[in-house]
Amino acid sequence: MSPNKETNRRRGKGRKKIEIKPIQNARSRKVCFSKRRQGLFTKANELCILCGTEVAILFFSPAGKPFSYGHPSMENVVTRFLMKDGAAVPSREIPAAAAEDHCDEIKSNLTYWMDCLETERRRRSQLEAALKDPWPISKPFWWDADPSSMSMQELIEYQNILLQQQHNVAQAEKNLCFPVTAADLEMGNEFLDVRPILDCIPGGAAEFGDEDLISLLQPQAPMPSLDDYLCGFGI
Amino acid sequence: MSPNKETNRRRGKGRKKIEIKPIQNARSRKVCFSKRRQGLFTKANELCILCGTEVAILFFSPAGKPFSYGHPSMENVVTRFLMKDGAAVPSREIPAAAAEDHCDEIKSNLTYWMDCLETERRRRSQLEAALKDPWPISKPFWWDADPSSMSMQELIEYQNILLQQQHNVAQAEKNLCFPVTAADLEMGNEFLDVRPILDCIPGGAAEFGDEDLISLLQPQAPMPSLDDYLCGFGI
DNA sequence: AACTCTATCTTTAGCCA
DNA sequence: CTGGCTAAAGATAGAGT
Repeated sequence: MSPNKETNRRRGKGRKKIEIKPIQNARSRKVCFSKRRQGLFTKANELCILCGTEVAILFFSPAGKPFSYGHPSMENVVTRFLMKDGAAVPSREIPAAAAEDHCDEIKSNLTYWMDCLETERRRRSQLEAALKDPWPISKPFWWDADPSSMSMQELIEYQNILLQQQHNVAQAEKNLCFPVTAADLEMGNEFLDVRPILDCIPGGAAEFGDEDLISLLQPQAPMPSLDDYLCGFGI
Repeated sequence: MSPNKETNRRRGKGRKKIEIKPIQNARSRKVCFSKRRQGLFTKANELCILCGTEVAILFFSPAGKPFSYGHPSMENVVTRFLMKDGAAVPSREIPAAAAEDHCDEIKSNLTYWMDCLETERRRRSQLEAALKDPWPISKPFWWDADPSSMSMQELIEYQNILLQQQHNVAQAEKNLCFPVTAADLEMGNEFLDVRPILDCIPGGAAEFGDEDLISLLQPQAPMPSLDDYLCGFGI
């Protein structure tokens, strides 16, 4: 009840400083673990790439689930590390069970990479959807470009694109059943009367009640003034 | 000597963004390694304390020097990792060569997943670049939408968007130093004379030779005809 | 459990001693 | 290599989806 829109506007209050001490709240602890696990992997990965370091990280979640990261492989690093003690390992002495476990260990090394992959795939499909969106009105658009900060070449290209765009707009409008007319503009109409448009639609307005029409008559975006509309075209 | 107080006041220019790629400069790499090693340990320690996680980190510096962090102890974590049935594995029996053979298949799986990841990442950056392109003139755009197949509500919204778009075009053009004039259009000019634009730019055309100008005069996109240009506006 | 959003808090690149 | 400094980049707490 009473869905407050203001509440929806200002949600988080920003990061707070925390003491480094055991988190008591179970839910908070899990969320923190999730975020920091990701952060730790990321840091390790960056260290690998930046400095050509061989890194292995192993840990268990509070719930006992194993996680690992290894570059070039966890096993490589661990082995190299343990060999340093001089305890070279005769392979014959490895019990079959241990070898199987080892396989499991390497499998768990997959967790990091498969996490990454899953994230990438999710993001990719989002991006693809965004690109296919026929009305990407919410996306940053080229008209947001700031001509005053353009190089000369960009300025010229921008002029050309503007003309092309105006052309496209004109074409699109010509395709409408009921295009905006000069009369509409001169009347300063702030919204279009949809009834003539309704007539263009198979089935007509039969299925729309008055309330529907009223709500549909509200423009979704602020309309430009007639002045603004004509002023820029140099006509 | 020459103790410059200004120099002393503003020494660094702040952190700069870097690409995550191998650092070529040896000194920079070492410094980076030092700092990030510390950071990685700190993060691991915080994770331990905050979430009660058992963590082990092993790695080698680019120079081959080994580093490790372990809580409650490195060996504890590694051992726990290497055993599944609860049987403690003495460190000298850590699987090495033999286990490697048994796990080749799994490893190649890892390679497969990492390949997938790389592919996804490449595709993602392409998509992101496409989305960020300020002038995505080559992308499928909302004006490609087909009004004849729209619902009534979509049609109305589309009309509004068209008007908004025309408004945006006009605004953008007004901001240009040298907007397209009606004279340009009536002359059927296929490209703009950039020299007046050049005059608007600080420094003027001094740095551009004739050849530069000629190449700049070529429009990047086909221009609409005057008819097309005026026809759709209902004016 | 993962993702979003925002306001912080934290890390660290580049310089220097 | 360690440590200081500054300011920007990056990580993330807290709350909502």
